[in-house]
Amino acid sequence: MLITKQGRRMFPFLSVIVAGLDPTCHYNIVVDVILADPNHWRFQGGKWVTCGKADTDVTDNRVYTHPDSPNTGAHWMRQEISFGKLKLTNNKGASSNSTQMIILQSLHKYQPRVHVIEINKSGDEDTSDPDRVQTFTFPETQFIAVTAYQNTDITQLKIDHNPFAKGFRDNYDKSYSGSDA
Amino acid sequence: MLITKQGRRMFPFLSVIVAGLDPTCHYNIVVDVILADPNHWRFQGGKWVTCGKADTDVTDNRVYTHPDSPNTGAHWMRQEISFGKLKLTNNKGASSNSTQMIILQSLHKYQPRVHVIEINKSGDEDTSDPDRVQTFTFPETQFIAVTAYQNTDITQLKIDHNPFAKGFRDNYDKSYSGSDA
DNA sequence: CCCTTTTCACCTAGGTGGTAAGAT
DNA sequence: ATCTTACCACCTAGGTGAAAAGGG
Repeated sequence: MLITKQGRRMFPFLSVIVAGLDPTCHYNIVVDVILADPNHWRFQGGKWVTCGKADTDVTDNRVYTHPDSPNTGAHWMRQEISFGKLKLTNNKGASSNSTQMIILQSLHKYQPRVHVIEINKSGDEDTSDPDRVQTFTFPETQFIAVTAYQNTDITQLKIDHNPFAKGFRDNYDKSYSGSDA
Repeated sequence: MLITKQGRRMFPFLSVIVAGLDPTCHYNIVVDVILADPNHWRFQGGKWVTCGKADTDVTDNRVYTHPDSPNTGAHWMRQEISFGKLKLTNNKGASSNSTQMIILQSLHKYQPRVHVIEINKSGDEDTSDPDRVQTFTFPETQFIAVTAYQNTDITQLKIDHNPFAKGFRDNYDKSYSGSDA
């Protein structure tokens, strides 16, 4: 996954379906991203290989709160919950920024997690009560953070499916927007 | 103010500064728009004149909740609170739409209001307790809703100040984006 | 040498008033 | 006749990977 100073959207983005909530209760749905393994990685000879230990000194662990939060169980269960605007960055100074971005380190492998947090009566998140937070981890969503693409298969997958990368598609017919349109 | 089926942003938009809130308390800040007078209006001979009674049968009174809501007093007092994305519509079927738009009737005069709503312990708005809702009305924000501009002074004011109308400005230099740029 | 940052052309997405056609 | 709607060119705003420049 590409990370930049200004923040880059995760793509493909996380999208989940939830069930079993209390329709009238209020919840926050948040995503965080944790280290998936203790290694530093590099791309060599067309493959990802480990290369020493991960930098574990930076354990920022920022969370991204879904923009619909807080909301009722009925709202969250009504349709898929997508995180299309979640941004990843390597800029540690982004903490001061009001827009929430998740801070990662390049060439480390990560595991996103989705948390469903029931909001208690006082309006705060009661994270001290384990019954009120449920955490879901999907191993298939793991990725390695990079500042420039290493694996051309990944690059092509993004170009093929991300609407903002349409201009890079091989079969894109530029004549529609061409000189004498 | 222009209203359309798909919704048109109010411009210039409402922007307020609040003080005196409890920094740790949670509040919603919402805007509604009420009839400013009991008349139907028309533009005739270069002036707005009354023309019969207002249609009072449609009292939809939708509210627009500021996207930062709910939030703490500290958040709301930190900077100006702007409603730049509030949309006006004449489409009564917009109720089904999930995006909240305020429904108005063309050729009626309106008065926007700003409400500061303290959220009670249960997380709901306690609108039954008058001490927890404060309403602010600024008479200078009154306007007449239209589906096409009648008063050219208003049109020119919008063109001069709305960034999205830049292309209609007399002094706009098209050579920058011209044929051989 | 390897990784990161900056800049760019090119795209998506959507907010403007003008204009002409449509509706009553 | 008067008001509303649909469509348009033109703009703002910002998300893409490529490529070149920067840094240790």
